[in-house]
Amino acid sequence: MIQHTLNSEQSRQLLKALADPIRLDVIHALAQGERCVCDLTGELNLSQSKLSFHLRVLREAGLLTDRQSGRWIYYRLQPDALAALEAWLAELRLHCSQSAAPCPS
Amino acid sequence: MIQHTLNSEQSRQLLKALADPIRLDVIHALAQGERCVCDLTGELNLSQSKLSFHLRVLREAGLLTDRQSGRWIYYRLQPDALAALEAWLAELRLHCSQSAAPCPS
DNA sequence: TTGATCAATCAAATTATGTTGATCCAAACA
DNA sequence: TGTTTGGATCAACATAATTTGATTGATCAA
Repeated sequence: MIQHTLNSEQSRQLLKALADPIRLDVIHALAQGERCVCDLTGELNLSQSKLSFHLRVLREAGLLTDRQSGRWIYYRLQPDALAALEAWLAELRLHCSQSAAPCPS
Repeated sequence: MIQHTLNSEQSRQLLKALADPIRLDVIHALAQGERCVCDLTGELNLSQSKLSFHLRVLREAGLLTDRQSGRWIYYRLQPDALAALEAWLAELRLHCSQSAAPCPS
């Protein structure tokens, strides 16, 4: 996630990854800082494979990064991805208030 | 969409509504300004009921408003909804860089 | 080594979303 | 009025996403 202006497909991927209640719980937990998977299962009361599935969706969308330390894996939010989405949203607002020409046109 | 800080459910609704390729096409079209439904079907090459379905999803999420004039209905983007989502994303970034305490904790 | 633990992955079952074509309603115009 | 047109809605079907439980691979401790 290097660019500053997302294309339609990239933003859709980010939005889709975020648009799920469990993944939003994960996002909110990670918004307070990095967390180990073993802590997240308990904190969010999720089965191991379920959490792993959702972490993968978020990671593949570019919203999370992970690092391994021993047998534990730590996840954290990727602020650049959030910032890119913010910029994409901001662009949409710029010209949207223009009224339509009356139909039939 | 009056508040400035979205709760989890509100942001999920907005994100879910945006996370679809057809609805993103609609959003991009409306980012240039208000449009009549009759124009959108042609512009986006969508069947009437398909477009109507997606417009409803976006409208119910609070992303679009509509107005009727004669038999035509005009849709436009609701910039407040986009701004609210931007603010929600911005908050997530604030504290996310904190490292986790090493496990076992 | 061996056994235990953390986490990813897989296939099968379930659930949620999107599509299609038909029908309905309201506004406009003859 | 009767007819046409723009658009919403509905039910049946098709497709996509999520959940579950089992299995696997890697790391660590005994």
